[in-house]
Amino acid sequence: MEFSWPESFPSSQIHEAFDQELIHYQQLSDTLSELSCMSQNNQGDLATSYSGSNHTSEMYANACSIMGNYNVNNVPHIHKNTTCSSNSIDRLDDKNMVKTVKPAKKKRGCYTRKSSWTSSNITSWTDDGYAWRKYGQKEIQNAKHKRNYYRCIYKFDQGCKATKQVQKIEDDPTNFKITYHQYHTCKNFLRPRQIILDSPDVNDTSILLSFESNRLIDNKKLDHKSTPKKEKEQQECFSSLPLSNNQPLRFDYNGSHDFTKLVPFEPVSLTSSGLEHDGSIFSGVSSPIYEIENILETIDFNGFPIHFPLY
DNA sequence: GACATTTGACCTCG
DNA sequence: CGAGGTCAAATGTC
Repeated sequence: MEFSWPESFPSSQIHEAFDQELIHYQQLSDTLSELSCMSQNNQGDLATSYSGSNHTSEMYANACSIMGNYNVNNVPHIHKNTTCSSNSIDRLDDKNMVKTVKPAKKKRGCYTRKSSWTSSNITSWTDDGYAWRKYGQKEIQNAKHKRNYYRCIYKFDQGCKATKQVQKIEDDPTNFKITYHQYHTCKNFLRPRQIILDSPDVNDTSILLSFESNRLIDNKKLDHKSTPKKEKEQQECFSSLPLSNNQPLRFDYNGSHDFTKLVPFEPVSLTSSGLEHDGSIFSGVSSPIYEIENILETIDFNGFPIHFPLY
């Protein structure tokens, strides 16, 4: 089932915001393209040459977000070949997706450790549109709270490798760190993301179209010595952005090489795979506005813009 | 009974 | 060898 915007969102506003974002991205991409040529000539680093690239990243991510949130077929200006996330890729592949054979049971504990990159999107920490099954919980050193491990429930049905880790942030009990590994290859979505508007003004689309950073970017933290391996991981990282077909993305760069997000604790309606909070089960209704306004993310875009598809 | 969660065991990697 | 990640039997829930 495809996600559709709620009727309360005027399509004209969505179009307008989308167009503006893409125009901004286009402008920055052009600049970036020029600088890229300069960079090649000078053997310089793109990030060094153009400190605003992270803004481009943000623009691009936001545009992609909207794309992911909006039926691309309804947006005539979109370059449909644009690959911004695995979400779009997955959807393109959906038709050709063949049910994967359930893998033979391995010997207990036999597994290969995953690469360290992660990806994230903005979600309620329990409800991101996918069905997760908890498969483990671990005490983490120097962490007050246990880390919970979840995998896609279609892991065996469809061989979906998506997993996520949820850990409460000790010094900020209202925030959770959610780290995604791999991306969904399953074609089953729990349900479209519900958007609940708390704002009395239903025409206010700011919750979905806000492109402001949550924090200032510190260029001093830029690591200009990105290794090819790091670049590859980051490229994979981006190409594997999950999939929330209806959740906005917001990215902040803070110079670290983590690709994680912090989400505030917000009581949500729980499915059978609900989480515990200090041993207590919470129930209630999620508030996307609250989530988005309080979201904190750290994403490393170092060396990332060169992978952007340029128009 | 089917499915989800818990939890100790086991494995890999640094 | 310890930390972190996963497995799978046991247990819980509907």
